[in-house]
Amino acid sequence: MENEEKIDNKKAILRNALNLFSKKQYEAVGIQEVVDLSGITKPTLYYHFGNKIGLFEGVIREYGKNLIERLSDIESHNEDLTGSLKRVAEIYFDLIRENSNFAKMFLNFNLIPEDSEIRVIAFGFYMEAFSYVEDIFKKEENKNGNMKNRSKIYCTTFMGMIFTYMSMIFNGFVEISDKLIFDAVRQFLYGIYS
Amino acid sequence: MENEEKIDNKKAILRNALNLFSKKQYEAVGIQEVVDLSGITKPTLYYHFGNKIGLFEGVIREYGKNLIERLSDIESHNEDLTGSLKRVAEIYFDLIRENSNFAKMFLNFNLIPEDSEIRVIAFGFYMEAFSYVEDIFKKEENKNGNMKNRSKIYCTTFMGMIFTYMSMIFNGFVEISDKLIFDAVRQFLYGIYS
DNA sequence: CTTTTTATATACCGAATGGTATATAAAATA
DNA sequence: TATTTTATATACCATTCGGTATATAAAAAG
Repeated sequence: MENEEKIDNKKAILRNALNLFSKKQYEAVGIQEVVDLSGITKPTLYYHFGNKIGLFEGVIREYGKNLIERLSDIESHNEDLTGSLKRVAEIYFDLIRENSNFAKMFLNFNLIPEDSEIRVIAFGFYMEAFSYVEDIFKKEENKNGNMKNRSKIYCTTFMGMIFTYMSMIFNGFVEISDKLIFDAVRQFLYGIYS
Repeated sequence: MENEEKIDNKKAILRNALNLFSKKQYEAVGIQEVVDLSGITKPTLYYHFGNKIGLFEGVIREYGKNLIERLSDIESHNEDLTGSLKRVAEIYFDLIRENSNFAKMFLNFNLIPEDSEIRVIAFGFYMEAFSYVEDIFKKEENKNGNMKNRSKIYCTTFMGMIFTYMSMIFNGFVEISDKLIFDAVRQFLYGIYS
């Protein structure tokens, strides 16, 4: 049981930190808050994570694994552009269902101020997730001449649209559904193919 | 000259506060930083703005006026949907050119955490700006049957796309041009009319 | 059984935080 | 000219910040 307790402490810290990081900006989250919620003391947190940035890094590692795995898996399915983009939309909408706190946190990553301590880590993770979607467009470049060198801008536009839909879901404007995914991808593809 | 100096102090505080608020999150900006940059002391700032929230409010009032005025002016031109939306895009892209710091700050407003002190103020301003665009879609509802009750979702999608383009501009992915405005609006309208 | 490693708490650190009591000097008002 | 208002600074407040030196207790390794 002692072993369980130790693991639980670390997991509890990660869970409460995610909860706070999803509700406030990084700088507004106090270490004391995290340890109070977790029922431990500061040295325990610093033992496990070193410093505040390490805690943030730990949260991303713990809860971001799944997203990266799913995104990196799209390529192997070898679907067409429409199919792959639908899968991307599905993965992000699933993320809201399965871990809405991490989804909220992630949604903030592309707007983290340039001189924030966590900019490199957060933006790094964001760009990694971004890169798998960019790969989808790059693959299409080879097939479709008039998309040449527009992977980045198409990818950003598409992800921007997905993030807009995610915001709408969080604000209660729409509900997640297969139709929503279909609409999102269709709306985007009409825009670029016309 | 003394009178000028007094006015300058207040203006200097606003300018430096905007600069910091555009580069960091609200909680990460220290009052001391603002006063140091402005070459004054804390009581002077507190004399003019009361508290930190008051300073934030002052910045929005000072630099947000222009945006609201322009947006509220669209209605009076009585253009069609395409024309009005182009004007919205134009206003936001102009904002980047004329006051990129405020544009950056504004871009963060829709993602401000729920329990942030400034949530009400920032979100209030955001929704005011939002409402003028929503009005454009509401007017269209009366003319176009299949848009019924979709003003909010269309407006959010359109603004999400505009914000995505703004992010791209800040990230150096694209440059502002008339073509960009045209593309943005066209891409959106293809999506909803098809 | 002893030693080392792991995981925890008590009690503290200096620095920075937002904010203010008080004094003062200049300007506007009477 | 005397008084009030406006705008400023010095010097301080309690609190919180991220982080740590030290002690300790349990578990693992030798």
